[in-house]
Amino acid sequence: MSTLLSNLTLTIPENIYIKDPQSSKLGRRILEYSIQLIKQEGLEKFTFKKLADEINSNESSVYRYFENKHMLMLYLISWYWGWLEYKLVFRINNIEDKKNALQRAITAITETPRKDETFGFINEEELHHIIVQEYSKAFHTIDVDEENKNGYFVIYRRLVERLSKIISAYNSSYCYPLTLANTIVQGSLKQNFLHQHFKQLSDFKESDEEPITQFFQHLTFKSLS
Amino acid sequence: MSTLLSNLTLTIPENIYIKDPQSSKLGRRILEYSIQLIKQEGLEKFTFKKLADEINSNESSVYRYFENKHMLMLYLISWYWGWLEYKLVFRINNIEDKKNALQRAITAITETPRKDETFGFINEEELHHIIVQEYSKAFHTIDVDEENKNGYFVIYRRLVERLSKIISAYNSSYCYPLTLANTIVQGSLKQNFLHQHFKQLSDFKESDEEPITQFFQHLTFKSLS
DNA sequence: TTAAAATGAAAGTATTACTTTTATTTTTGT
DNA sequence: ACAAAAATAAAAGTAATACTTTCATTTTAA
Repeated sequence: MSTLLSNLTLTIPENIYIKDPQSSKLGRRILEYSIQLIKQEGLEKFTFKKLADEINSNESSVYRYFENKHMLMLYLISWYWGWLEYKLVFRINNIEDKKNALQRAITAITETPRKDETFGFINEEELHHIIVQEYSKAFHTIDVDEENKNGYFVIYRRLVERLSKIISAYNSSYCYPLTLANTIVQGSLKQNFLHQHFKQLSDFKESDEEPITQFFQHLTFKSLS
Repeated sequence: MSTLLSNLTLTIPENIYIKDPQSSKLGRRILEYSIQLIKQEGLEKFTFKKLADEINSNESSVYRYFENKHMLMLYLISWYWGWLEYKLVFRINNIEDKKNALQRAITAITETPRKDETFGFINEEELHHIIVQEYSKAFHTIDVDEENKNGYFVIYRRLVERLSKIISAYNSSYCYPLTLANTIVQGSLKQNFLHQHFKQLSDFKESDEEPITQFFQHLTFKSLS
């Protein structure tokens, strides 16, 4: 997968950034190392100053790409949803059987990313890690409604709509395709978090393979039966 | 319900606060008005300075109750889970039928709080609102593991464990009682948020009554069938 | 090769998230 | 009712953050 994808770039809504970080070397370093640093420090303790020091650049240069760290986070989140959307489309391409397509869709969205899935210069495994930890902070702001109007969440919306259509294709009489799609996408992130930090509240054993995927497969197909 | 409950106080883990806010008039004002202010300003723009001004008190006095706004938020969140736990226990008390008990449990947890459910001086409707908007910020910190060790999330854990036992009582062969319980508790908050801010991604009509409860009833009973 | 664009260095500002000190008020025990 | 203790208020101080600005230097592209 990696060789094929290394020539592709995901399109991120333009108003999220000031200058396209994919268009320059410095921009790409900002993306690459921001993921590392956010993972290390957590979003609240992450600053553009620290990032600039890390990449031997300057605070003011980072500010020429993103208005602030919230916008950078929205960029990374959009990238993540875009990547999931790509995986989803790629995996169900040419699959006629609706049940099989839905199974593959759920797997694409809920599985744990592997090291070798690198799409360009982004480390998807690390990105998944920071999305699990931090994504809801970027969603749950006082300005969601305005930011939604600005189109900052279009990729997320497209992903959920796509998944809901696959659900409806399998069972057209189901009343909650969008709600279930949201539950799968966001719920799998939440379960990742719980599995990492609240082991007491997990049903999974160490030996289970992709238990979160299994749970959402079971949940979905039971709901649609 | 309100008259009965006005004599009860919820017990919040001691190390969350410096001085028990339920023990003094100022403390109770801090709780009451912090909910209002967080709702109005959002958690990031909420400060102890603003809160102190609002209640005609002083910044330094607020700091004698809580170490910082994160701890205050953990207090409010614990209160919310404690209140849900209380509702849950109260509603299924004396109900023998396992299916009926589970139905009631899901309703207690996922329904929209009403104005008249006031437990003491806390406005539960407003509290629910800020929990929907802000709760994940208090969970998703770099220090979760330590805070979990400190017992800051015991009430949440107790709530989820209780619900998972009700699930298992109804169907003892189900493999994911804890995962499903987490999905119901946290998923219903997420769906509230989506319903408020991402109408495009909602299946519900304005005329639907408690659609989120209906969704989780359907999801749960299908999963357990 | 020269003008334009991008980047870097350094200093500046307003706000935040506290802390400290000291004064005043309230509560409590006798 | 009164003294001692506890709680609260006022005010000033500090370190860090989240930027912004200005100007110098480097890189890139016609």
